[in-house]
Amino acid sequence: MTTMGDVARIAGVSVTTVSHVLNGTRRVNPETRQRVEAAIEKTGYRRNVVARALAAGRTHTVGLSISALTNPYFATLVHAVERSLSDAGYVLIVGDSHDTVGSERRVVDSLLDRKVDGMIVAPSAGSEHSTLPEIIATGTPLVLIDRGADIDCDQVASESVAAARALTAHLLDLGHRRIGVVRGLAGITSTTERFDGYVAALADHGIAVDAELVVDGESNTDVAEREVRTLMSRPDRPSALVSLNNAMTIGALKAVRGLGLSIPDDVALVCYDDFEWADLFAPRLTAAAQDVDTVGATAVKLLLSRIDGQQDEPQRILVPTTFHHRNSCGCT
Amino acid sequence: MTTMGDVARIAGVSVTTVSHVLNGTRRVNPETRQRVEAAIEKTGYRRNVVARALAAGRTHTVGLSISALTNPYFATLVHAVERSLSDAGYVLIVGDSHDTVGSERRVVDSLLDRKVDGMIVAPSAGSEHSTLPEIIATGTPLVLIDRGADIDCDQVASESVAAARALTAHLLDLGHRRIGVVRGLAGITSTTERFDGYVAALADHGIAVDAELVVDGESNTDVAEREVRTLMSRPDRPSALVSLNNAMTIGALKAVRGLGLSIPDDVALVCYDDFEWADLFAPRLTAAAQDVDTVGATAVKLLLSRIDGQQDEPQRILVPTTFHHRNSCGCT
DNA sequence: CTGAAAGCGCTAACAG
DNA sequence: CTGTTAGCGCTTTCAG
Repeated sequence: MTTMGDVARIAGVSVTTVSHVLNGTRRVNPETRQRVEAAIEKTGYRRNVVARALAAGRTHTVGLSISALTNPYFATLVHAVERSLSDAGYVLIVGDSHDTVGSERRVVDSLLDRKVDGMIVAPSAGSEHSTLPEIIATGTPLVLIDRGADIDCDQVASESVAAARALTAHLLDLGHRRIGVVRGLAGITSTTERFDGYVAALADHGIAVDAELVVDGESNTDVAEREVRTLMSRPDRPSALVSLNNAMTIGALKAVRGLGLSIPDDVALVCYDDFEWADLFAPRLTAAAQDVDTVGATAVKLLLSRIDGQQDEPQRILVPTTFHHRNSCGCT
Repeated sequence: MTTMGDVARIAGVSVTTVSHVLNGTRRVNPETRQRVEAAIEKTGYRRNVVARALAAGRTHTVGLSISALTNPYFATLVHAVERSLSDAGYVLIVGDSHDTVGSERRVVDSLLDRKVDGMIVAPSAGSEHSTLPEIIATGTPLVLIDRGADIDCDQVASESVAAARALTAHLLDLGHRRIGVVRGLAGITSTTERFDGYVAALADHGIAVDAELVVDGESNTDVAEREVRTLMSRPDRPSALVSLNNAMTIGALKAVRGLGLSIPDDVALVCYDDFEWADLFAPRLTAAAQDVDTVGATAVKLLLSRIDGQQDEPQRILVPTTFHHRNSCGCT
């Protein structure tokens, strides 16, 4: 493998000069530069980023701990993050935390060992007591994504409360009074905030939450299907449902269909999270869509400025969602 | 930041010993080991994987160049790869090639500079003349995934020909004779093989391919929608359609619906690639599902054994698909 | 069972 | 405008 030393020898200059032409870190005589470039060309030299990282103390690498790569929402998020990062000359290392502190800890440790310059994490339940402080202790810049945590660092997520509230309000406006809700995984802020939105909308209409109407779908398709099936099998079943994430929406849909019920005739449905093909489901889904690209790009922007030494107060950014009015809600 | 030297001093041993207890690379007196472990515990020492990689000449890192992170099929593939890799103590660096040689080259260069121990790539059209040889020239183990290339390295993909052939045959068995096909992005083997399967099925029934019935959807939803719309607007439109990838299926669905046509009454549809929610579309989609997890796990297995020095003939593995018989084909 | 020391390939003072 | 050189933190012979 050719090294900078080889290139230097061939070009008849010092490694310092080679380094500088490679990185553009100081002026070098055009003619000398030519020679160096020729030598690089000739040898097919490639810089060794590992050595560079060790010497410079920066890896130009960012770690991402995400909860479920298979969820299209997160996949899109990874895509957005990767894109912004690569535009800035960084590289992305991803790890899937499966939404458990155990796996999260493993991926975070691995990322930390790798000396990533910064870290983006979608914290799983309980990580503010374990992995998050650990990251902060190392001094590695950190930004939380999708969910928040009661910890001192930048955070970016969607405006969940408002979105869930609007979704629920729409159902109320349509006259529904017994509205079921499928709640996500316990312990993460996206779940609690979305639920808060639901509660707030009911409160706006002077309606108290009926515990019988809230089911825990654990942000999981199968669980949601089972729970919704139970809920919708009751004689006093709700006339409408709000599903609080995409995976659970699939479950709810399956449950309702399995029961031979029709949407929106037997039960109206609105959902948090949109699908690229939401239009093609029968019925077409009324949904609150997150602006994933903005969430991802914002997280990267915040992180990079921390990496560049920004020392301001941590920011908490909320990205607005979009209401897609289709017809699973019962409107035509 | 604490280094191995600090730990060594505190434990009263040499860095050599610390290194060996950390890596389990040679026997060390239990008592000495205790001291070292205590020192590590006390200092909160974390190994510096960058320095380790430089010294050892291995990064324990694998690069993946994928064509479209937002496509659920690829997202699942990334997930499968990440999982297998992390089980083996490796870390995954992902780059999105957007299915163009230009971007692919950028991500591959970056990965190579990073001295990844191996590389998994879903080659975009034309990469056998540019990025693939480049990778091979560096001696970095390489395995191709999802698509093949006429190049000497391990490759793993789905049994596309058989799958597309079965899909088309099903339509023929149902009596269809004018069968349209939506073909994917030109220049990648997954596209040509799937098309070959379509052609083969027709040939089995003594039917020649009618060029008027084949449209290029470029593996893209919008393009497919436009092309299918044109195709289905013809007076002599086909009575059935086979869509050769998931993104194009969405487009085809939109086009057909936009035209006010009904599936399967006005046109039958079968598709390559399944959706987790294929059941929920109206109509339910008859599809050939790829075994993504196996594809991913196999690619990783092949790669790791190359990294470990395996020198056999390159293998080309074809993973079987599953036929999901639902009702967009017209069966009940 | 343990240690000394020579790198791995590069960056960045510092010196000229 | 260019070069010398001391590390960056670790692995790994080689010697004991």
